[in-house]
Amino acid sequence: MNIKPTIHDIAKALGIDSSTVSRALNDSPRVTPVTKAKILAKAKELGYQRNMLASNLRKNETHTIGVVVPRISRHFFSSAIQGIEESAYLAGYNVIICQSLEQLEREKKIVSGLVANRVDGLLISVSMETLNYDHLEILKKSGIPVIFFDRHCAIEGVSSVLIDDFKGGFDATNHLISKGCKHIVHFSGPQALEIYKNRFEGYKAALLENNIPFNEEYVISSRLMEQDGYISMQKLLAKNLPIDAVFSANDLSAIGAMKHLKEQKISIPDDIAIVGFSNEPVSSVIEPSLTTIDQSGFEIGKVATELMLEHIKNKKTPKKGQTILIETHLIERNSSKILN
Amino acid sequence: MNIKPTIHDIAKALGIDSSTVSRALNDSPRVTPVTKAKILAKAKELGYQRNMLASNLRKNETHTIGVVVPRISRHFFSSAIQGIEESAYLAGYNVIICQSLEQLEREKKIVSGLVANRVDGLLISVSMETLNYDHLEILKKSGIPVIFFDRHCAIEGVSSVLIDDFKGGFDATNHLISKGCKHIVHFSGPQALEIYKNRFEGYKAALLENNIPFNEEYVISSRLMEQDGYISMQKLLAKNLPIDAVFSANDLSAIGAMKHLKEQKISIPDDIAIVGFSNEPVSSVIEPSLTTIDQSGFEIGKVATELMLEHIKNKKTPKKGQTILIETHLIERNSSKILN
DNA sequence: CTGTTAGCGCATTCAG
DNA sequence: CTGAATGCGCTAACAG
Repeated sequence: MNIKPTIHDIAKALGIDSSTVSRALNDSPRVTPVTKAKILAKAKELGYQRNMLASNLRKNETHTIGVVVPRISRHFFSSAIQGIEESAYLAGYNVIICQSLEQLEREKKIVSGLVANRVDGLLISVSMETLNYDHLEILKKSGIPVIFFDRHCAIEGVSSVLIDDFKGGFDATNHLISKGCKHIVHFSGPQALEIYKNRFEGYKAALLENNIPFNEEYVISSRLMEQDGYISMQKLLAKNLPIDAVFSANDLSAIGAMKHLKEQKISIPDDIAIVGFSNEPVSSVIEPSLTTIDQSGFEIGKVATELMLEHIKNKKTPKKGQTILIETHLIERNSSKILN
Repeated sequence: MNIKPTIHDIAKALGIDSSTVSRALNDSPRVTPVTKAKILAKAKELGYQRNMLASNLRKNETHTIGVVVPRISRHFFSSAIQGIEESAYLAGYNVIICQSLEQLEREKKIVSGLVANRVDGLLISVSMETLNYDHLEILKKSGIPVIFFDRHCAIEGVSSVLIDDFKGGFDATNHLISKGCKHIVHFSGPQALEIYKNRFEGYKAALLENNIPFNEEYVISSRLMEQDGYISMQKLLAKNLPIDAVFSANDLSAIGAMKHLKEQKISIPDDIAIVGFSNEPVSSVIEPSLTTIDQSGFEIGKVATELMLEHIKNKKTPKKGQTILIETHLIERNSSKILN
């Protein structure tokens, strides 16, 4: 049998009308329990399975949310997807996951494909190539609600759910200060990118609040690769400045810095405490003494999805665009060892 | 505008029939180039986008392949997905990725959802809970081709694309032998699982071929956690047997073993060479000296998809079930150091 | 409570 | 080459 039964097949077999079958299958109260039971039995017997294409076409809604991320394999995004799926499934929605692989061309195709398949909403974390976003701007006309998460575009009226990098940087610095550190280095990334700018601002704000003078010499900008952290630490030590701790804008460069300290036989836990924004759980495996700032992808996914579900519900009275910030979470490792 | 234009809208605007529009949009040769151009222009002007729900319903095919994996975040599966997407997109197919999270209940829902959405084929790597597979057996009736990859079920007529664990174990052992090792330990997993059994058989076969006597004392079975590798190595050293190398059935326990060796100040590269089946690229970061056996997820994805596309094409004359084995790939790290 | 009718948007006969 | 008519499978008015 490769012919799939339809509601008509089961209606015919029972000598009733297909509309009654449809109602029964949708558990409408307007069908006698008796006939409903008969219909369900027959449906099971024939191995009936609703054709969602037809159903969705008719109802003009798919109960499906399209999700576009740069890469599913990145820890942050796979946990975000986890959060998205959890919220979506609870609300009876399906999820279609797509990855742009950081390519604008792919992203365009994916978005247009999702629209063609009439997803009810679109959650997207744009690719790094997405500097021009006409393909997303167009969506406003299509009436499909869009929400950005983690990486966003400045489109009027579209909401974003983002990591609170400022607070993350603030908390990290504050944490080190509370441990007694005063001379805190900051490894920063390209200031053109908001995330790095915000983390840097958080760092400065925490120093200010604790009456610790800001010293430019303690800030080192780089591309934050492991190699960069290694070299930065090398340069720092050469300067012979007092250093109590390092707050790195990501984990890779923090790991690089630790590597260099180890090679120089400088005891990390006792002399220098390091905190890094973490991208992968790996970092804590590689460096068990690294305290990390988790970007709670799960939560960002949940929040974005719940916001999306509201948008879908109130489609007629669309909400204004808003920005929701998700707090990061500081995870202390081997904390007892840090600065004793 | 949240009203999406249809072929009728563009037909009306041009004073022609919607069927002509449909043909033009499908690039049918039975439309004058002039009208075709007009239609395409109008389509673009109105921001027309084909409703795939309607199109798919009508054509009774979705050009979409459903993919079910336990977890997208696991390296092996995300690379498999990469391979699947590459092959699928080249052939003009879309892919819907779903994760069962190793839960049978979720897997059942996902499969039935994909079928309801009329995917043209199903690529699945079953969950660990999938011991009963009625929900997959049923698919044979639905006429939707199914192919297992990496993890399979014994269903008559359904093809599988699997890792060649026997050859992987054989190659790993052979590699160590070729480096001059004679006393080779094997960390194995539960023999109830085919993968571990096959890797073990490969190990034995390689010994046999090289006239090295098999010694049961060199085989240690465990659940292959990092902790297990650590303890196994501890026990082994206590036995005071000669050991040249270790072939571990996964990377975790290999890492555990290395850890213990390091703690005991036993030089790994020179004294004991270790090879482990790798699950994550992480392992080579944690232990740069670990030689790993890569399970080439990308290739398994590609091969499974290409087989699937053939199945879809020849739907009327279905192929018999077959099993395709994908070779693993040995990746030497710091190889110059191993056994000098 | 059930049947009749209509149509979602598209692709494909069959006529012209 | 184009138009008219039909139906994919389902749901939702509207009647009864």
